[in-house]
Amino acid sequence: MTDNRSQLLTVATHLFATHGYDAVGVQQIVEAAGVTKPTLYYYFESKQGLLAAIILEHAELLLAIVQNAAAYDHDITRSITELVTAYFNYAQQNPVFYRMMLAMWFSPPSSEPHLNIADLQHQQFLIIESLFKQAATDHGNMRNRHAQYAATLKGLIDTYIALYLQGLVVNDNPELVYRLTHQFMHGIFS
Amino acid sequence: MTDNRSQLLTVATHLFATHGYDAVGVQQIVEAAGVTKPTLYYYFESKQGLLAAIILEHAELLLAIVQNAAAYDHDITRSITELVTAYFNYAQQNPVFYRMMLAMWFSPPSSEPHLNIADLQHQQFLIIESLFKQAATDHGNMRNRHAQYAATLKGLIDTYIALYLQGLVVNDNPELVYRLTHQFMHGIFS
DNA sequence: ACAATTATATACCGAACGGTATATAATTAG
DNA sequence: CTAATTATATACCGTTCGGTATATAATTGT
Repeated sequence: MTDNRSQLLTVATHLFATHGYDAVGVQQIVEAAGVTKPTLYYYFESKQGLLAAIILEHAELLLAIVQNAAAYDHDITRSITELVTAYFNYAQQNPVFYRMMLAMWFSPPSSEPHLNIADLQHQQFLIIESLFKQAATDHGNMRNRHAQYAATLKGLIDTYIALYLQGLVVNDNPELVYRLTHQFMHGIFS
Repeated sequence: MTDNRSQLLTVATHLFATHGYDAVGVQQIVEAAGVTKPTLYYYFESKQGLLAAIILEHAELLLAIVQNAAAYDHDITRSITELVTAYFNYAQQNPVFYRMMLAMWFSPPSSEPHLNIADLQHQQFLIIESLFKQAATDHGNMRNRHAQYAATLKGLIDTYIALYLQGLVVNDNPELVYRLTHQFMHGIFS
């Protein structure tokens, strides 16, 4: 779609990812989108509403992908491999949004960008944590460390994706997934 | 020191780390510091100059610590352990600055915060890379991967520090260092 | 066809932005 | 003790900020 609403979403995502939410003005967005300010406010009510709409637009797909990949089938290594693969594929297909998401997540805790992305991050965390909770029934030594494992794995994934998005790590996808997965497993079981 | 210059540096660091560089106004800074605007401009010339001064103030010590910890003594595991320990200690002692540094580093590449922190990050990278260059003389399989190893290790360290600063990972320092180090080494030699 | 609704533009608002011209205290040097 | 320098404040600058009152096109339902 190239209607004005979609155009605003696309353009704003790119600008936020490139320059940061605070650094981009509403005027700049509407000019880049070829519309005027009232059009933006007609669809999104506020600058923050536009940001929320961007996030909402991507959240459903991302969470569905993560949810699906994090299904536990009594093979934790396999599950983690699938999860990592899913994240890498998603980041590869949505590099602009993922970059924006990362920047917002690492923004200061009480900043507007961070507060807007916090919920989506938390939902991902819950899904990953649930994977480790299920796995703990097969691996006693993992018990009561769900939160730490989920946070660490998500952190590792985001670290590698950030390196990839910065071009500091090559994109031989399967090998990278293998390395990250086994690196993480080794961190748990050693 | 509690002179106005130091007061401005301290207050601004805290505000930038808490709310983000762009979201904090000059007026807000001087009010929190108990001075007026011309005082800020007298010492730092601009808002960006204030940011540069904050970074410069911390850069010397941080780089000295990293440089010292990254000395290679033909025991790569030991070197990495020391490096990781040094980073963890520094982050523990300068949590506000480290949080600000991370947020700026993860800001969009062409944003003002990112451009201001890029040099300090690059200097850290060079030091760590140099460690791996030296180690490559003892470990042939590491050759020509200095940059990737340095980027990955720095990314891992920052990930764990971010988790620690967010309270998502407990602070049993020595165990965390051991886990991260061996996790990273396993990623290399497997 | 025409009324209602949806979508877009012109022109503007007060407030906050980063930054400064100018004056005056406080300190230091001779 | 005074002259120069350093440090701080009052009051203001032009610009940009996010946001809106109002009017008018375009579309839709009947």
